[in-house]
Amino acid sequence: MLSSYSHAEVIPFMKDTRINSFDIAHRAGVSQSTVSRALRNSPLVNKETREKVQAIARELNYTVDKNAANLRSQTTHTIALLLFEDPTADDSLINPFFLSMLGSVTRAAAERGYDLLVSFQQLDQDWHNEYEVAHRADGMILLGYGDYTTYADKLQQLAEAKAHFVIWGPMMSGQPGHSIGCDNRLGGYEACKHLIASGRKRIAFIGDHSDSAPEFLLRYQGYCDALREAGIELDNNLVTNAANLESAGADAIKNLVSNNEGIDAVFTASDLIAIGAIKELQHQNIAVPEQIAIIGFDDIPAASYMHPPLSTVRQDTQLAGKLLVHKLIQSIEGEQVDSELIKPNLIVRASCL
Amino acid sequence: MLSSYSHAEVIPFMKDTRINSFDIAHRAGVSQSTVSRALRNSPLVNKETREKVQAIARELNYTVDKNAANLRSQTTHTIALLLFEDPTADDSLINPFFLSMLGSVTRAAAERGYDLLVSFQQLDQDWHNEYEVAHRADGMILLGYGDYTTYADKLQQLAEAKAHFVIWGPMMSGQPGHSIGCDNRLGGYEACKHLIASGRKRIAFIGDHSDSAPEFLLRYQGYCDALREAGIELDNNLVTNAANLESAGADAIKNLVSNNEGIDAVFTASDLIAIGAIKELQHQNIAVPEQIAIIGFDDIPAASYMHPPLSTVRQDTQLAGKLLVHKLIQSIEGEQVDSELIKPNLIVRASCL
DNA sequence: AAACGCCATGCATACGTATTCAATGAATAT
DNA sequence: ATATTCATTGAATACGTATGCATGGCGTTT
Repeated sequence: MLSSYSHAEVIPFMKDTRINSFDIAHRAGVSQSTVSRALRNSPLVNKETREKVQAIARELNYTVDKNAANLRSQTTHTIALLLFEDPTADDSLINPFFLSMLGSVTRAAAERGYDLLVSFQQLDQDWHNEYEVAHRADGMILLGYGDYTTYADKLQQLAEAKAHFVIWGPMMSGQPGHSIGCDNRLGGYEACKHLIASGRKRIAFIGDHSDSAPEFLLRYQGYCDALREAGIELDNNLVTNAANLESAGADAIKNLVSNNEGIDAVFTASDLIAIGAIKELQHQNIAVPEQIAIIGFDDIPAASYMHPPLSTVRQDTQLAGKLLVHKLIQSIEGEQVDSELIKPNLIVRASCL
Repeated sequence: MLSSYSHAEVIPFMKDTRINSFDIAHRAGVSQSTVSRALRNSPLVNKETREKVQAIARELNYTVDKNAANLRSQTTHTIALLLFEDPTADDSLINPFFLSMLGSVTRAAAERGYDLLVSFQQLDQDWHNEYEVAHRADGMILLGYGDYTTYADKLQQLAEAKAHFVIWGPMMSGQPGHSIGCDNRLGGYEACKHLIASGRKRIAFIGDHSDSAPEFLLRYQGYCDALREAGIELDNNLVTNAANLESAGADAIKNLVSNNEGIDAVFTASDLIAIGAIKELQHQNIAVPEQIAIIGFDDIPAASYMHPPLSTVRQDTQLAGKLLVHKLIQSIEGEQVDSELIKPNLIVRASCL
């Protein structure tokens, strides 16, 4: 390559283009190769030379060109965070839980020296091609919600293409790839167990406990575990399906209390549902938690602002973000990666006292 | 360059490397140049040829290598979103308002065909070098909060380096660069005007109205405007400084009501402050809105979940995100860019009825 | 028929770096 | 003194694309 300085007569201060490694090399009296190595702290180059080169680079405010470096090394040092929205949500809003996750992923990536590319995605796109093959990113974090069955084959494709990716969500048996997820069943169990321990007897469940919502289904199963353990028989009349919406929660609790006697607690599959339920109960002048105690799931910011503040099961998004990033990088670096479940924490607030 | 196919005898199905534009060229019976042009939909290449090339590329699942393309064209088609956190906030949390903004910026960037790089930043870093010079991004969106004076000289540096950037926040006179911001003064004016129109007479203000918090100062000035217009004299006893925290709001209202008689409304510089104030008032058994009406600012998600739901001034983050992205791209493309103020919307909820 | 212009394409090159390979000198072993 | 290793460096090259320039063919004008 012809550097600016391989034409001997180019005058330095006339340069109008970007400073490159040849310029540094010239200033340092070494070759471009040495500059490249020195800046990456390679032990191949003598310590003194290394420091001299680094000093000059700093002085000239030189920064390695990412595109060139990436092209040459066939890597990107970038992670793509692909978000899939809950299709039922308002187009203009992002699920608050995702946002919290996004924050922690951003931090974790930065700590590991990776750039983070954020994008909303549709299911019909070819992520592997668009990101990895196109050399935009070395790997992907998939942050979806709910109905994983709709993209099971998508994951299969990714795995076959040897894509590097990590999924946030429940681990499904036979699902390709690696997941990091909250132990939803344990969370449901602990919430329900707490309600039982505080003396509640007739505990309802609101949420989508069908196969198409594995996360919610697991929370439901945890609820069942706790009841069984306490010797309380499961009453199917107290179990109501509901979408992950405030309004669905309100409708569900309305039906529950009008069709059943003596309900004294509710465990809901999400905070959104719980909030809807609380509002409806207050509307009906049923006291929360005195008459009916409520525990939600997720610990979205609004939970603590509710009146009464909503007890809930918190997913540790800090840890989740870290794990997602670390495991993805492991996978990119060719190491063996295992899926992992994160322990949830029950946050007791006024809604279940 | 030596393509795989310039060595005549390489057998196609033995290739193990990435498919490149030479491969497509070979398959299409054209040159690599034509492939490059065809894929970018250049009118220079005949329509039939173009479609043929595109079809083959699609069939072979070929994607242009972003690094190579970027290196050659000296561009990135990427925008960096740099977040500066409120230093008073818990390290693990992100300001919910930022998150909403992040969502809309992400969308807007995608619509314009730009990738989005997200990062938290410290003030002591050289963003221009790290992002633009390093060819990670073509420009930056700065999303800060509050104390802009601390980085005024930073902006000056950026401007001198001819960096491309757009700032979210108040327009300060003499400030370099372009800002998109909410018309904070108008928002404060409308909030206060609404309180007056509903018959409130003694209206307090809580928030940092010092020079170091220009956004809040402007909201305060709007409050003053409305009072003046209504012929109500400004009572400095009703104006209290407070940081942008729930606890500060609680402390402030406590002092206000214990030191003053007959306060019947409060306009706060942010929702967080308002929420703290409401909680404190309820704690003191002062009815909101019957005895004291409250209006906040920002419309964070929790505002609508409060009890009573909090009236507030909403900043249109959808529009803001779009404008930030559009203006930044304009600037990148060398066009003239003007700063712009966004009209806020008063959201009337139960807290000020 | 000659001259000209336009359309479509190909050739050659440069973007800026990381890395392989070879070369140098010094130090050590024989 | 010669052979061998080691430490350090430089020369050359490839990563995959976009684009300036040159070319060839064809239609239009004079």
